[in-house]
Amino acid sequence: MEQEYILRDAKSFEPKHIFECGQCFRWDKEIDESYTGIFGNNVINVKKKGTDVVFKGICDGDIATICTEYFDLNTDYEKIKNDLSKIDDNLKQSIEYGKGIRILNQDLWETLISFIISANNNIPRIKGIIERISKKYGKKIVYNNREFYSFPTPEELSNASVEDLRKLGLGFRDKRVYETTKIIVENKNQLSYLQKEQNIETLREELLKFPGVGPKVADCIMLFSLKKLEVFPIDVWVRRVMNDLYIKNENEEKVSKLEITNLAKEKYGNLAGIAQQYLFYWRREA
DNA sequence: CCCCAGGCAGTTA
DNA sequence: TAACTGCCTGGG
Repeated sequence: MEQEYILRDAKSFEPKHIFECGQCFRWDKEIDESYTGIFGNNVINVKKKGTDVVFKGICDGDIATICTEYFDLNTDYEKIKNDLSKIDDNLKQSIEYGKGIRILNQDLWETLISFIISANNNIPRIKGIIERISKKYGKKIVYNNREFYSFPTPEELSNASVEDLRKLGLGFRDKRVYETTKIIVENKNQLSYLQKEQNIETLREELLKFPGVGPKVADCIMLFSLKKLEVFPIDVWVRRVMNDLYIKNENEEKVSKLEITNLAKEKYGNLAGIAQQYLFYWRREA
């Protein structure tokens, strides 16, 4: 049964900014500039109409509740942007460019696997791999005569062998996804433990134990599915933008990760992760 | 054809 | 602990 929820006079909400700032892989643009995506067992279309946002789709519960949670609608991004804009003109500029960004509340398990797949990979290919995994191991949901596939549960994905994953195009990441899936399936409490743990260093340490999870992937998981807004994932684009704006080293590759981490912490404090999203989106798109 | 793309893991110095 | 290198694959 299709449901609809309209968010009136939405502040800080631009579908393009949200879905193309690098945090998620399962949202696709439609011809009318709206986006359709799947998370959990929900298939939703998001369309900006003037200052309103229209959410439509089939949901595993009440669409308003589900969207409020997933799109983090109770967080005041106007205030966050206002605070961050005061830090410096560089950040202010990037915020104006990506003013509609919001960090989604994504599922921990899906985020864990998705970002293992993201290693040394590009976005179109990451999306393709996740789509094929979901089609083969997830559940089919039909919406508007189109088929969508939920991201497989750990149990569902544990049906895949290393060879199966290789055939789906994971490349050398096949083993990592296989092993991590096995760990989760054999350790039922691991995900809920991670969700409860609030200490960043402890969390990072635990996440790094999964095959395929290094520093960058661990930070993405913490920021995108565990709401740790102070972590500052550093990939090539973030390194680039931080060097261009502040460090200005002629040889960008010489800039150490530690230097960037410290700089981000010093400048952006406990909102560094959100600042990272604005900077990343701005540097990639502009 | 070569090169790279939102890194990780294993090895060496 | 830092530096180095291989890794699947698809697109430019």
